Formats: sequence, structure tokens, C-alpha cells
Amino acid sequence: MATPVTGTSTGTSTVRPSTPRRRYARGEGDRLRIDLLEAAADLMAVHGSVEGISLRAVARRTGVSPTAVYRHFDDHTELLRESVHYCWEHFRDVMQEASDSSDDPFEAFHASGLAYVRFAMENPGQYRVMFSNTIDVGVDHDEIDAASTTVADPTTDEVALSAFQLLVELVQAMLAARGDEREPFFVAVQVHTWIHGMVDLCANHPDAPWPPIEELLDGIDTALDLTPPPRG
Amino acid sequence: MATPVTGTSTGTSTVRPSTPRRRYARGEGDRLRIDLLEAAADLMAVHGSVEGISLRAVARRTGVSPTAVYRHFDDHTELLRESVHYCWEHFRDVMQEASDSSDDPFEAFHASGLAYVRFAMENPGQYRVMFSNTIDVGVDHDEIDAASTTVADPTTDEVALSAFQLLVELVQAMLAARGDEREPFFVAVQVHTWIHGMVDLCANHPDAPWPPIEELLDGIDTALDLTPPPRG
DNA sequence: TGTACATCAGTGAACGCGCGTTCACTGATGTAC
DNA sequence: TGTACATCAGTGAACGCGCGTTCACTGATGTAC
Repeated sequence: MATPVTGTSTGTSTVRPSTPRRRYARGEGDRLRIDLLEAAADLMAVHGSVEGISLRAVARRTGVSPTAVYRHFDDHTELLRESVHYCWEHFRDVMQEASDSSDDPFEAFHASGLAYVRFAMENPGQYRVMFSNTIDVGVDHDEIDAASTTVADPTTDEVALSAFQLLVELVQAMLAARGDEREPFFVAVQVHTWIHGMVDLCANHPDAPWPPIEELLDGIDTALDLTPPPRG
Repeated sequence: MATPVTGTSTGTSTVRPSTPRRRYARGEGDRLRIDLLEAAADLMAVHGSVEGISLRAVARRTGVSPTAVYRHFDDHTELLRESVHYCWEHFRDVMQEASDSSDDPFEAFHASGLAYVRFAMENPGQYRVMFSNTIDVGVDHDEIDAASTTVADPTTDEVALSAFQLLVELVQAMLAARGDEREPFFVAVQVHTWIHGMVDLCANHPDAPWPPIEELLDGIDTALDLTPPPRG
């Protein structure tokens, strides 16, 4: 996901495609769509917001003319919306894998926490776009009366919800194993808000004197009583 | 802070200054500077990021020509940097007031939590710019090798740090009153990351089925053992 | 008390740039015959 | 096995727009005399 097809930056040139792109063969045209989505995801890392990502910059990074984008997306807005969706699918896959990594809910929970943090640290721009940046579609920014329709497309919401659902299920299993009667949804919200606050602040203020992230993660388990029950 | 001097939007016109601005009198020229900072802060509410705020939009909102901005700021970047600084001062004042509202650290802590949430809810754009948006100065977004100098000016960092220091002191007082030997800095980080995660996610995903924010806030006190000690 | 004028608070036209989008096009290639 | 051609994967020039910034300017007003 990180490196574009045409990558291999020489380190000196400011022009992106140092090796000119070879066009895709006849039936393979759809692969450009993926390349564009990955280029957009890469650009999120630089911008940290989706607003500043221009269609031309995505095309440039992919090594393609701006007009080529229109063969795969209706317009600039659709390109960005689909890019955010693409990031969410990647995130959901990562979390699914971590969640499935163990039958023990406490171990799976621990692995999920680490995977969450790792995703955010390795893809800070994507993380920020996904969680701290709603996508603005067709808002006149000088028109204060305009109804601000900052809505992601519904299928993206579904992916995001299914990722959160993984967490709810893990929490439910842990509470059951502990004989804890708290509401799993509420505790899952507590976990998610906390871990989000950690990675968001860490990512955006890297120079602040943070305690080790593992220590902060462990603090969540302890404070919220999500440690394995005493055996026997 | 919320309404510009020339405000009074009629609700129909898209042109901002419906009443043309009266220029400031002879020695009063510096007041325009404040007006511009407030206009920029207002625009953060619409954009949620500092990147998309143009110098011309700030001037337009203030009812002044773009050139007038240059009488008070060197360039676009300085305008934005000073605007972020202005927001931080506002935030610090709000938190200072809440922190001073009671001699009892538990009461002051509770008031601070509410003030924090209220600030974020009333000024979501400013909040996001302050906590989830580092300001990019002079970065070529297509040049991946460029050293990304995304640094706020040092005086803004000082203001931000002094606001966090208020929290550390409250936590210290609470731990002392409870005879709790945990490290105040670590616990303050726990408090801040958690509350930040709450307001950030709530603000950016208002349609998700959130539990009441007061309940989430109380959850922090309980989970982190920051409730008043039993009397006597 | 009257007036000339320096100063102050701005304005308006112009520039070059990157943007999203449209349009007519080009040239490689798999396939039908 | 050879070739005509429809299709596919793009390109390149052009448009109107808002942007940051520069430059020469204007007109109100407090003040020195």
C-alpha cells in the first residue's frame, strides 16, 4: 500500500514518476483504479487531511495524466470518497486479523490493541483522515447558512461499524469470562475513545514527552478491569 | 469570539459583509488584527483544518480587502500561525477559569472536564485545529523527501504546555488527598488522552450512537480512581 | 479658531500559479476473418 | 499464418476560477502652526 507502482524516487528530482509508467495491457485497465486509490492513501500521509489532496496530485503521483482519472471516477469528490473507503477496508482487515489471532479473548484483545496502535503509527495520515476528518462534499465554505453535508458514503460507515463490532465482541467475551455485568457496548466505547485519544495525540504531538505506548495500553486494561480473571 | 464585527447575516446573501465595514479611526488600526484572528478562528469551525483557510477568505469574512491583511501579518502562513496561537490562548483561559473555580481539587477537576468538553463542542473546528492538526509551513506536498517541518511556533507550544500543567496540578492534588502514590504526570496523560478521544470522536462522528457524555466523563473518574476519598 | 499636511487605514488592478473539468485526439493490441 | 479494425488505455491543449502576493494609489483625520 505504501509504495506507488512508479516509485523509486531518486532523491533529487521533484518530478514524481522518474521511471515513465507503462500503460496497462488491454483487459487490465481497472488496475489503474487501485493505483490511484493507493496514491491518494499515500498522499494522506503527507497532508493529514483529505481536503488538500488534489486530483492532479493523485494523477501525478500515479504517473498518469489528470484526465485518466476520469475513466475510473466521476469527479474529484468521488476519488476522495473512494480513497477513504479503501483505507477503511485496509483497517478493517488489519483488525480482523488481530481479532482472529487467538481464541482467548484477552490475548486477542491485547493483539488488537497493538495492531490498532501499529496501524495508526505506520499510517498516521490515513488514520487521521479516517477518524478525525469527515469528508466535506459540496460545501461553500463562505456560506455559513449552507447545510453542511459532511457525510461519508453509507458503505464506508458500514465498514467502520463492522470494525467497531469486532471490539464489542471481544469486550463481551472478556466480561463474560470475568463474570462482569457491565454493558459491553459502553465498555467498548470507553476502550475505543481512550485508545483513539492516545494514538491521535501521540501522532500529532510527537515531540511531547509521552510515556511508552505499551505502558499506556496496559493502563487501559488495568483501569477498565479487562485483565484475565485469576485462574481456578 | 464567534460573531465577526460586520456579521448580521441576512440568511439570503452569499456575500459576507452585508453591512459594509466602517474603517477604524486613526490610532485604532491594530483592532483589525484581532478581527482577522477571530474571522480565521470562525473559519476553522467550517473547515476543521487550518490548511483550507485562505487569506482571501479571512479578509472577505472580515469585510476587508486581501491587501489589508498584509498591514498586520507578513504573509498567509503567519496569519494562520497567529490564529492557532489565538485559539490556544482562548482555550488556556477557559481551562484556567475552570481550574480556579474551586479550592477542592475534585470539584475543580470535575469543572475542568465539563469546561473541556464544552469548549470542544462549542468550537469543534478550533479544537480540531489545535489538537489534531499540526500546522504545515512551507512543505512541498509532492516532494516526499522534503523534511516535513510541521512545527507550531514555540510560544504556542508554551501556552499548550501551561494548559496541560493545570491538569497535572489538579491530578497531583487529588492523588495526595487520596494517599495515592501513582505518578501525577502519567495519570494526567491518561486523563487527557481519554477525554481527547471522547470529544474528538464525538465531534467527528456525531451520528454514532454515543452514550451521554456526562456518563463517559464520570467513567473516567471511576476507572482512574479519581473520586473523592471516603470522608473522616 | 482656521488650515495645511503628514500620517494612517485602507483599496483596486494586476501577476503568475495550480486547480477541476471538458474536449477532441492517439496509438497500442487483442481478435475476427 | 497474415492482416484489418474495433476497442481500450490513455494524452494534451484549453477553459475559467480562486489563490497569494505586489504595486501604486486614495481618502479620511489628528495635529502643528
